[in-house]
Amino acid sequence: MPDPEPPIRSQIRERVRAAWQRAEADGALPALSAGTDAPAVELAHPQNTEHGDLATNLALRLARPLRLSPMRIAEALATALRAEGSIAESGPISAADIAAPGFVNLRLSPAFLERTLDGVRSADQAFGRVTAAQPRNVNIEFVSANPTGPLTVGNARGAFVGDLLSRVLEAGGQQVTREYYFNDTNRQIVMLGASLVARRTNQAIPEDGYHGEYVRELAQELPDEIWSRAMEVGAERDAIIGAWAAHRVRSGIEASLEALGVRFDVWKTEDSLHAEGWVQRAIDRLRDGGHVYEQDGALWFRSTAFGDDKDRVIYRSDGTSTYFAADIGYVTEKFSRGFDRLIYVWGADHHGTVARNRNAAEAMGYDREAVQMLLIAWVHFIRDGADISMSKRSGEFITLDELLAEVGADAARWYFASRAHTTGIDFDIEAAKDPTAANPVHYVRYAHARICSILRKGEGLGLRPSGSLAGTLAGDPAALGLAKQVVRLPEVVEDAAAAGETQGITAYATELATALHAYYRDRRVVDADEPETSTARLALMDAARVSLAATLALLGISAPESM
RNA sequence: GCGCCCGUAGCUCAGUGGAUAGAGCGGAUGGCUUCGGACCAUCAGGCCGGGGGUUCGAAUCCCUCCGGGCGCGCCA
Repeated sequence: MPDPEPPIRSQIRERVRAAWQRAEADGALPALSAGTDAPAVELAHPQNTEHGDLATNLALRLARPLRLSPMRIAEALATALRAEGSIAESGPISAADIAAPGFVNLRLSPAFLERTLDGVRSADQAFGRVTAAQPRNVNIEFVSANPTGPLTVGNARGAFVGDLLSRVLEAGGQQVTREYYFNDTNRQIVMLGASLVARRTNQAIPEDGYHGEYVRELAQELPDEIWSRAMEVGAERDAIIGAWAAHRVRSGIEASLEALGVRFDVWKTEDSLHAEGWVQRAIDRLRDGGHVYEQDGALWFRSTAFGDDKDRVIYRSDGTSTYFAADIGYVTEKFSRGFDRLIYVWGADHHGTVARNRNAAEAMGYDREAVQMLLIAWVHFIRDGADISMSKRSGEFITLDELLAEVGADAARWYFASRAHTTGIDFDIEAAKDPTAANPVHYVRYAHARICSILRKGEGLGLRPSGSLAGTLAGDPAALGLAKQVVRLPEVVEDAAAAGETQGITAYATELATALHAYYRDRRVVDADEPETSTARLALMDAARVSLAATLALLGISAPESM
């Protein structure tokens, strides 16, 4: 696949940069004095349309180092843009205005937009993908819920955020591996086994055992042969039954994620990290560096040497390993696979473990900046104004499957994609399941369906989108307005990938849908008496369809052809 | 007490150095002989938690206070 065309913003940025250089070469602007960092050329979409399609504050940024007034610099930049040929009928810019206190406001030329839209249509499903300035091989680990019970609504946000982030990074040109980590060796599994045994024998479930209805079901499904074997060995009874149950639970978790449209490339178990020697190798490595010591019979990592509050136990005094032991083995294992960036999507309650993990990575010689933890803030699931509590152990919770059955994957995806992961949010179940266009996700999906309907209408009259939009936008503000929204997707993706956030994409999707509806209001697309106009407008519809479909695909949300 | 995150319209949330702070919902008003009215348009609604500072320019950066969440274990 050829490299995608760079976002329009990047193309214009190069023009501005070239104009700046020309202004310097022509003597219109002095050169920056040695040792002064050149300011970046920033381009923004002004909110006020009178300020053009793209605006740069470069003159304002240059005023101080050049000791010139911003307006004078802006004037020189505009003149240089003209001299460069960037402002011309065939150039990308049709006009450059300067405005106080020193902005240069640029307007995109219709011919440039027409060419870009033709490119959008031929890119089709690849539209919106961009090339990364620094391509990375990224490992992103998320969900990683222990196999002690079904996924709950509490796991929903992490699942969607991890999936959405993966999609966005991929579209942004990164190579992404999605990974799920099962803690399958610790005492929670034993507790799960003990809970099953209690259910099976009608005893009281241990206080810190698992009380959910699913435990009763698992106890009933437990094969007699497993039961008999576990009873024979006695001491290992709970562990054996727990292991069986964890295996069953894991299958359910995988099925739930599948239903969400969340897929993983690698499923890793804690057990394998020990068995394959990764934990031991990591500890050896730390020991070689003098980063571990023994005290009170336990093995400690000297985390305080890297700024942590206290040192951290790797092996307890009873010889058992902590989760942290597996964590450091896992870091080693991940880096051994060639990743140069590790992302962990964790619940906010894990924030206390961030420092030790990054510290250990640094101690083992890795770049701590390559190890990033995303802490996902809590979600309050609200129904009729009441908070729905969730606790896997108490057994009072809504499963992820139940949430999905009620509100649907599309609506749930949108809900999480449109909110920053650092912010605690209220998830109103009644609002999310609203099937009408009052729900933004359906408003956008409807726009796509509407376009498809119009295309079908044209098809029925023998009118098909023309091959090129050349010469059809100039003088049509309605078409230009829609076109400018359609072509923005690549830069929206670029920003989202750089920030590791998805809110910008849902915001863009809404704006694009609004632009489509506005165009629909102002222009009749299909008119049997005006075939030439119709085919041109159908071509614009086709470009809008591509952009809407690509945006929704990026979010993992369906784009129906009819609703 | 210490650390991290958060505080923006009635509600749910965007915006993290630029021009008059935005969207959706909710509220008010208006628009269908017309390609899908699941739509569109207009209006009302903000000392951006308070105060101080940095800057030509602050919701955004720094300090401080207030309020909320989460953490501070040889638990996970």
